[in-house]
This record gives sequence, structure tokens and C-alpha cells, in this order.
Amino acid sequence: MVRPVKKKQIPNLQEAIKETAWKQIAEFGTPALSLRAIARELKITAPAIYNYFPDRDALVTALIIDAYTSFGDSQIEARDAVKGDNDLARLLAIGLAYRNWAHTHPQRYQLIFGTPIPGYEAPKMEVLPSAARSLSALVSIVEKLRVAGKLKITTFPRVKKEYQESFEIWKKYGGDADLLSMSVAMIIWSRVHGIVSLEIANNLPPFGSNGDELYMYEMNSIAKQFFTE
Amino acid sequence: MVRPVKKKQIPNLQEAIKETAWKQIAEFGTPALSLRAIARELKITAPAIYNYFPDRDALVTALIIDAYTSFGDSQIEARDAVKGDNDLARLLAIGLAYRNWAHTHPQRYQLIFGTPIPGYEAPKMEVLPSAARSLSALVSIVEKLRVAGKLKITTFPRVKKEYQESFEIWKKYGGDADLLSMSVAMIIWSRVHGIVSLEIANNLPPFGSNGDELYMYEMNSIAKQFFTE
DNA sequence: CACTGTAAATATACAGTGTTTATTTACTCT
DNA sequence: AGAGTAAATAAACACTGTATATTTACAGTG
Repeated sequence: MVRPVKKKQIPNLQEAIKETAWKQIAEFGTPALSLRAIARELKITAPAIYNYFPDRDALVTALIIDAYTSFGDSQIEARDAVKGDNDLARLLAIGLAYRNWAHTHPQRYQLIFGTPIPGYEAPKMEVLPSAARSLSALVSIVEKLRVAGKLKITTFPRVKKEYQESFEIWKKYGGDADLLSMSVAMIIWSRVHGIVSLEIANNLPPFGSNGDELYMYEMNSIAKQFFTE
Repeated sequence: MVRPVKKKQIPNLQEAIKETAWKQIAEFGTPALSLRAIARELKITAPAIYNYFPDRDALVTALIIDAYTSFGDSQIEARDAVKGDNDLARLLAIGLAYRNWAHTHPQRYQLIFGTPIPGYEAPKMEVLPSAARSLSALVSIVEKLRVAGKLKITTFPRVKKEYQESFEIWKKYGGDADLLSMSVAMIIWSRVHGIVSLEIANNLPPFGSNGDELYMYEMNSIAKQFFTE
């Protein structure tokens, strides 16, 4: 047997490969990702995968983009779930959703923000649209608060000139916003990421009865330092 | 030829293996670490390594402990280089040394705090002594400031009961300190790690002409929020 | 000095990986 | 009906970590 008839083939093999990849990542961890193992489970041969992804890194890139999209969805949902005009409540909702998503999908989180794949480096330009979108919820709220005059700070270290250009690309996919807002969003992100990444790597003991009090403390610090009311 | 005479052997092969490992990590990145490649460079066979490390993970663990030690050295040096009794200056010195070490040895930083080795998970109990020591400089200064009455805050989320025990072990290697001081040290650590890990993974554009102004901003925020004077 | 036991290296082999090449087949279009 | 194309397989290559058996260099002892 060389090639099964279409009826016995898996429809939408491209999607099936990604699904199987996620399944195996969830079960055996990100670094155990193996093309041959995926092929085995799908009952195809390994080189068949090359019809859908030029190499393993391309598959990883596709997974990362999917992860960013899922992550971004949860951020945007959290923002839009808050009714009324309390944008500080929205900021908090986004922050909680961030940690929640990371704890629900620790492997995906590490896939995006860590470097768990041997020799893999993400191709910036391919990933950027979904990456920018995933942080757009945070940026949009900081920007709204700034426009409403609720941003406490007015000056901030500026990004190096040669990088301001990449901010422009960022805006294209992450939504327009003032440079100040984007910078504040980034420092908020760095704080949130600091806690979450240490938690996920098991380097932080859980503070509070549910392990989330340290995080709430930090959410509060952020609100107090950067915003009024 | 089966076994070279001693004169032609490499003295202290255990150290030589680690050195070669670091060399290759620096050159080709952490995930490319390969026992066979190390053996090739040392002109021995791969199984010979097993006389010194039971498996690849044991070698990685040894590397991690060395990295923690080097990192801890730089932290302690930075603390002790500040003369006089200005402990806030010491805190800043430690913070700057943190970022500096990470940028000088990005692969070591990722080796310690990321998860760049396929399938590897650090054995907590083996690594803890050097890990605890590496943060002891920060803890000691926070504790000094607390004793001097310069700690602004007096309450903080408490660590889950079942984890307070691990804090006790921590004290054994990281120096005695109040639980409050250790908790404050941890949140400071999480903020610093947040920025540095994003910087190293190339996920943050450089703020300021030298790329360090965002970090200075954060150092300032920490000092202002947690300490007086 | 000869002998023996041990420790450290090699040689070989196994199962796994990503990837390349050539080949075969199923399906589509003219 | 026949030709062309796309998608799969088969086989092979160069790697990887690791286990086993074997060989050898050296240290210690009678």
C-alpha cells in the first residue's frame, strides 16, 4: 500500500497535524514535540508532514501563532466582558485573564514566551500580527485611560529611535495608541509576565491561600502607581 | 587504540566536560547541547562521559549549579562593593548587577530560569542551595532595611502554609531573614526578572539610548514603593 | 617483580530524531 | 482515454542519548 484512497484519508490534514501536536505537547511537554510521533499517531509517514509544513520550525511557528491567537482572544473577551465605563475594572479583568490563561495552558505560555524548542527561533515578522493583537487589549485600555486623563505619569523613557519604526508596525496589528500608552503597557506586561513566568516554572511559592494574592497585590500596585481614581 | 596512556589523557575530565559544554552553549545556544559533540571536541567517545555524569540531565544540573554560583557571586560582589551604610545604594547595585550578569550570560540565564533543555526538569533539592545563595544578597539587604525601619509596608500576602517549610530550607542556604523581607525580595525579583527575561528573549524593545532606562525606571519604582528615604 | 582487581576508556549496537530523495499512486483535467 | 499533477510512501542519511560488553592502564599486594 502506497497511498490510501481519499475516503480513508484524514480530511484537513494540516489542522489534524496541529491538533495532534497540541495533544502531544499537553501530554509530554513542549520539548518532546516530534514529527515522527505525530505521524505515528495519525498513521501516516513522517515525510508526509512536509507537504503541509516545510520543516519542523514552520510547524512550531504555526503553533505559536495559534497560541497567540487563543491568548489574544481571551484577553479581548475579558476586556469586553466588563460592562459600563469602569476602565480600571477592565484593566483588572485583563490582568486576571492573563494569569488565568497562562495557568490553564502553561505549555502554550512557555511556547510563546520561553524558548523550549531546541534551536528554534521565532520568525518575528510572521508572528508579529498575532503577537501584537494579543497585547492590544491591554494597550487599548491604557490608551483609553490616558485619553480620559487618568494616566498619572506624563513622561517615560523613550524607545530607541531605530525601534520606533517597529512600533509603527505594531500599531498596524495591535491598534493605534500613543507611544506613552504603549510604553506603560509594556512595563505592566513585564511585571505581570515576571510573576506568571516564575509561577509556571515553579520558581515562586504560592502566596495566599489560593496562590493568587501576590498577583492581586501586584495588580493593585500597578493601578496605584500608574493611574488615578 | 582503546585507551590512551594517562599522560595523553585530559586531566580533570569532569571539569573539561563542563567547560566544553559551556563553550558549545555559548556558541550554538543552550538547546544544541550534545554529549556526542562534547566528546568529539575532547577527542573521547561519548560513553566516556558517563563515567563522570550518570546521564545528560546530570550534566545539565551540574551546569545549572555552576551558573547559579557564578550569578550569586556577582550579586554578592555587587552588594559588598558599596562602601558605607547606604543600603538603598546597595539595593540598586544588586539590581544593576542582576541585569548585567543576565546580559553578559544570556544562555546561562535562560538555563537557570527558562526551560531550554528538551525534557529536562531541575531536581529542586540539588539545585536549591546554590539557588538560594544567589538571591541571598537581595534578601539580606531587604532584611537590613526592614530592621532599620525603612520598609514602608508592614503587611504582605503570606505564603501558603505547606510552603513555609520550604522557606525554612531556603533560610539555611540563603541566610536568615524575616518572612516579610523574603516576600518583598521575591516580588522585587519577579519585577526584575520580568524585564530581563523579556529583554533576553528579544520581546522588549530597548528603552532609552542605552536600553537601560526602563530598567532604571523600574528600580526607582521599587525603591519608592517599598522603602523610605 | 609478577599478579590481580578495579576503574576508565573504547567498540558496538539500539532506538529514536529531522530531513532528503526517488518512487508510486490517486485524482483531475483536457 | 490519456496526460499531468499532487500527495503519499519507501528507503536512506546523519544525527542524537544511552546500554552493554570488552579492552586496557594503572594501583596495590604477595
